[in-house]
Amino acid sequence: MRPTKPSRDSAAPQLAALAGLFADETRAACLLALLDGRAWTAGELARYAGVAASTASEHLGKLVAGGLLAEERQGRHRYVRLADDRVAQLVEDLAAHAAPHVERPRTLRASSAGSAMARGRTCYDHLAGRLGIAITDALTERGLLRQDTGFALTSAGLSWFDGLAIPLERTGRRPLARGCLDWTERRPHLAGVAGAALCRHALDADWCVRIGSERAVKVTDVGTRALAELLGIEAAALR
Amino acid sequence: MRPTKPSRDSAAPQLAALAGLFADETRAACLLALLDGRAWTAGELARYAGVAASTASEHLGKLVAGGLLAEERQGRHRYVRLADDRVAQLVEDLAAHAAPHVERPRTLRASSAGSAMARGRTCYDHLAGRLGIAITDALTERGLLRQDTGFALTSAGLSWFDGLAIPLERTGRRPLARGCLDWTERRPHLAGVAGAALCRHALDADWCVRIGSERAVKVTDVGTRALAELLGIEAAALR
DNA sequence: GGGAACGTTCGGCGAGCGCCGAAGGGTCGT
DNA sequence: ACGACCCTTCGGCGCTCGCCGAACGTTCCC
Repeated sequence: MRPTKPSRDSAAPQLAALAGLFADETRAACLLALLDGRAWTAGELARYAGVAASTASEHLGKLVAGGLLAEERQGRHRYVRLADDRVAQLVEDLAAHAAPHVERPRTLRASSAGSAMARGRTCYDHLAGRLGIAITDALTERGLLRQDTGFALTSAGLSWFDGLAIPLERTGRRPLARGCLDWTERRPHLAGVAGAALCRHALDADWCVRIGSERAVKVTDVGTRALAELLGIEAAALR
Repeated sequence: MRPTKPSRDSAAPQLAALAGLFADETRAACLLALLDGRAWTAGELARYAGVAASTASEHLGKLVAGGLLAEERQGRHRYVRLADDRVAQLVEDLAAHAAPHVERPRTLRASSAGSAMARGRTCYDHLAGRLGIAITDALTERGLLRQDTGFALTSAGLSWFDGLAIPLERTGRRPLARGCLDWTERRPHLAGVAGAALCRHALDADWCVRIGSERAVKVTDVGTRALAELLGIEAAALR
């Protein structure tokens, strides 16, 4: 503790404590990994972050105690995931601010290597990458989404979701639509309740499938046709 | 450094470094103080945070190097302020997430003591507190602002600003309207370009004036009349 | 029931960092 | 020109915290 303890705005210690949870490289790596919206076991995160299991266990304990992660014990496994979408947004905001450098693709080979993530991926519970941008742009062009004064679904947009039988559950305070800054595209894509619902529908209807164990997704032939018919998205925009 | 250096998502170190800037109690106190949107001298912040001048100097050096603060040297003074509105939003987001406890007023006396900030204050460059909430609610009730699908000005809202000769400069990527979570009210108030413009107009037109050296503001008689005429806000809502 | 796998707790080590006071440089007022 | 004021740099102190390996509890599989 500090020797002299001045009376001060009581928010500072709490803010510092919260930020401290993000301020470790290993914990940051875990939080970024968990941005895929799925639950990871403690061991998976330990291997991913490159630390001993005991170290990861301590880190996860702090993150859970701090309310950033939710845990679920199943047998000998400890599954953790981001506590809620507010935490996910916080991680995104910090990460977006921390990476202000737009790395231009060095060569065609380099840009295509490891670009499965750039083509399409999940971002917590919605779609990102060129896929997410293409959908966001198409929704906007067709008058279903407004971006000029902040992200907002139009009434036509609400009807569009309704026509596809995609339910938009207005639960709690989560906004129906919001912009989420895309790392690779440096532009906002659709997030919020509508973004999550659309992502879930896309996975349920096999418009896209997950690749490997990461959060990259691949658009299927079915998905290509559906996106073209419903939103006029050309296949070239997804490549 | 870590002995074993695994190849890892390169975003984690940057995220951890950024969060580390917030993860100190003294630096957090400085950032929160600077949320008033004004420039403070190094000495003022040192006294406010209760640390030696040399300590504060080192902290400010880190915050400036990290891009969170902008500095301006005038004679023997070093003025610092938040680098831009994106930083302000990051501080707000973290602070809002760090203070999830709704402190109920213990007694009437306790709730009125120190409630100048709760009545009205600036939040970086827009208005907050009951004043900010009252304005946000009034704009919404009159159909000038939509909150149902995210914060967005309506066309009537654009006309309203135009009628008052309040310019809304669409500079850069800053959204025209966005919600900013209010600490004391636990509800979002108007921020973004429109929030900043309205706050500036309110101060220019003497609708409200700053109290003391903090960021609290007081609504003047002129302001009370203006808010009643223009937005139908009753004086009782500001008390 | 025995062994393997997963996770946690504990002790201890080392590095990093926040803090201060002293010393010094630059700027302003008289 | 001199002192007062603001800020910065430096050395040093002490605490915190991330890391590991070893030992242990629990769960699952054969």
